[in-house]
Amino acid sequence: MLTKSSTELVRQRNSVLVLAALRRHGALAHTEISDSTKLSSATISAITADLEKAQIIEKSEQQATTGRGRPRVLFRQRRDCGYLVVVIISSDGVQYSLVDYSGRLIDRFSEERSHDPAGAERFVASIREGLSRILARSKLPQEKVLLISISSKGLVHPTEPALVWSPIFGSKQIDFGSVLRPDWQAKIILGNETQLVAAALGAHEENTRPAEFRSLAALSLGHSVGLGIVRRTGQGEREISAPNFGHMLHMANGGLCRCGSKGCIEAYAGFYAILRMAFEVPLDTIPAKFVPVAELDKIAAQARQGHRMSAFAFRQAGVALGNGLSRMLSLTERMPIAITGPGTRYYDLLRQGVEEGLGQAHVVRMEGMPEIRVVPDEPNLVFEGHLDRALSVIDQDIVMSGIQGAD
Amino acid sequence: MLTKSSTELVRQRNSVLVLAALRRHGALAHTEISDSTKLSSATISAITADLEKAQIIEKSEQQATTGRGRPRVLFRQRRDCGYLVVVIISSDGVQYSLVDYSGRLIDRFSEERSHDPAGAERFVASIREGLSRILARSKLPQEKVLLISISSKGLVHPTEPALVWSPIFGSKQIDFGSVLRPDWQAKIILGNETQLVAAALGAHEENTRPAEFRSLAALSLGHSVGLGIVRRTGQGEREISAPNFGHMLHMANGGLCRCGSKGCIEAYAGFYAILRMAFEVPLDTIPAKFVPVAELDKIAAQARQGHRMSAFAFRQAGVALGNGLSRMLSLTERMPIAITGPGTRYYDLLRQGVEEGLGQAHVVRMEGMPEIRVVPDEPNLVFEGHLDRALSVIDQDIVMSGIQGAD
DNA sequence: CTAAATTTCTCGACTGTCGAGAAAATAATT
DNA sequence: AATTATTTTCTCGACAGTCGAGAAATTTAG
Repeated sequence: MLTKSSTELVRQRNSVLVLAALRRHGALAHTEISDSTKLSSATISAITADLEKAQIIEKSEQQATTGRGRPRVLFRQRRDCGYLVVVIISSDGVQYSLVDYSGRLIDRFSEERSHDPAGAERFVASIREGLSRILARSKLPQEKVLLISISSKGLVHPTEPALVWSPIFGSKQIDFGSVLRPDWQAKIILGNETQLVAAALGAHEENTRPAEFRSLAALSLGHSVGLGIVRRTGQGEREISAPNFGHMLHMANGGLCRCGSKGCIEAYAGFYAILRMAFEVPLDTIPAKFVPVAELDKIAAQARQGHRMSAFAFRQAGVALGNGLSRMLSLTERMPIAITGPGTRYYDLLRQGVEEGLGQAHVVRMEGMPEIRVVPDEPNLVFEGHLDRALSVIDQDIVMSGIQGAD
Repeated sequence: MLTKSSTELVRQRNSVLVLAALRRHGALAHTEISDSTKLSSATISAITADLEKAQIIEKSEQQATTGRGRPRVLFRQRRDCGYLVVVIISSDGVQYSLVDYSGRLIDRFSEERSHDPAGAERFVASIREGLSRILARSKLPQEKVLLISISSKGLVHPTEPALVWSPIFGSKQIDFGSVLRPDWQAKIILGNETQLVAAALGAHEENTRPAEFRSLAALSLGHSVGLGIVRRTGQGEREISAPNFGHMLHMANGGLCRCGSKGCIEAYAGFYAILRMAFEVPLDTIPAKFVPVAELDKIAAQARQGHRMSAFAFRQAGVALGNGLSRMLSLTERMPIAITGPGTRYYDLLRQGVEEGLGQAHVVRMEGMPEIRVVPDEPNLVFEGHLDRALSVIDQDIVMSGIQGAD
């Protein structure tokens, strides 16, 4: 059921457009905003006047006097308009970042994380503390924090900020919304880590070649395996999703996975699975909780020196990934695949298997191999993805909430 | 990149809303449209006046005098506003239907279809003839046909009306757009058959329980295996997609499929595959082009009487379907699955395998079995799906093209 | 024949976008 | 120093659209 349109909605959408242009290009002059959004100069005047009165944007002081004519006056976001807290949960710690409305990092610290799988309550308590701490350090009033953007590996709920399944806590559901809402009036959003990598790569694609970009998948290789998909919708927005790729069935009755099921992709392509295969441990062995990267580096070195079983382990992992990707491509459309995460350092060993696994599917035989890029610096992409998503949510919310001028 | 909004766009969207209400509920009075769309009475007056002037809707003559007060005047679509041709390509023939703007069937006939796989050119020629014929029979001027909506099994191009892969013609691409555009000024759209089944079921769901409906998958079982997915987008529209499910990889290096690849789902769950398995023919045997349903009925009867290999063949087919569905669910979200097509008559034999196949995946163990419904009357659903999709496309196009009053 | 009820239509207020041109502010030129 | 060209920003009136309120229309009930 579509919902009705009104003139006020038009203003909202166009205001978001103006804010998005400012996000993409930095400080812009009146005429530049007009060019970028295709809105008329008069409309830009009206919208910027509103946004300025509401203290969301401000006129920039320094006007780089360019040639003759009346000098431009640049608009930019007011940094103090609101703040964003980014919480990145990784396997060995939690990183808290405070970011202002313009996207500038203000404060950041990390905390160790206990690996006690039973400590879900303690874990969320530590997150609450971490959030209080970053707020206290900033000396900002709490209501200035407009959004808390959390990411983790695992399966996130499609609508609520809740972790449905995670590598550490399993099916013990963690609902950040209900935990944080008593303390915080900020909106809380949760994203899968690889989903945010996809968001960042998608934003980048759309900036560099806006005409071509349709969709893209990010595949993160590490202790666990994650997939994020970003695609452009009919309305021109980017939609990101985080399938349960690591635990998609690779092979019925296959190797035992950390999740308790058999035959998941991760049970062949996760770090622990490669280790298990290389050491010829039976596939129904309960997997190691955690594998030091050094361990895997050693196996990789052996594989590169011709050790059969080590090379085979990587190859099998590649096949599992390739098969899984082929299934993803069967269900969606042809799209480039960006491989990221610590596992990229073994991509030389995985590649052949990936291509073999992809090549076994009808789609790939028909449409050809998808473009595969290796993009190693995952942590940066995760943070960029947070910013991309969170700041546009903030822009939306600010505009939706109705713009009132301050006295 | 989002595009700017304007007041004219508001009118367009709201006009579409009015036409959609008329589609859903039939002839409606001024006040009823207002209730249904939440638009104010004044706006309804303005929009209906425009649409009436443009000869798209008309005031209905018969006013069912209900109680006292000024009698209602009902609006309805003008049947002669435009026409739609529905072309349903099935394995044994092509059905042509002429439908008026209100969705009423005016004329219909079917033609036999040659099974010559080399005859792609002859086939498209026969479609051109069929279209000419249905137009000639109607004695309508050609420009009154606003849309030609074609459906087939196989893989359709995401944006163009072109068949990328089909069971009969394989990878020989058939571009209906380039073939028909010289003759017809009508817009041409192509849909996968199961995609349209999903569209019809989705429309039905949204009519019966509009609040709950999020997404739904239709699985069509027959000589080939098709999947259609319908889901509601953020804007409240329904989006339909047709993945290449039948040729998604079920098992690496598995049975030989009609498509030439190995291990496709269809190579286990297509009719020919069940036959092959039941007769213990080697799995690398080149599959039969066509299996009479009577043949499969015989095997089903044997299976029901306890014949081991026949029962096993159906079970294996079920497992392939279940595994595939579990993979689909891993990549999307939990959704009900409607099973349709001639294969539904064997669902008693398939069920156990389907559930076994589904149960092997982590998603299903975590979220539970998806709801599975058996919906046998596929042909009706396909036609309904055509109407649902095509008429709303026509409504869109009419409104977009700018509404001018007739002299 | 009048009053009540119900629906449709119309008017003025409001919000929004747009094009054109005025106003502002600087650099180049005389 | 004054003038002119140039460029940008701002403002005004026209136009498109929605909405609420109430007028007009038209039927039934009493």
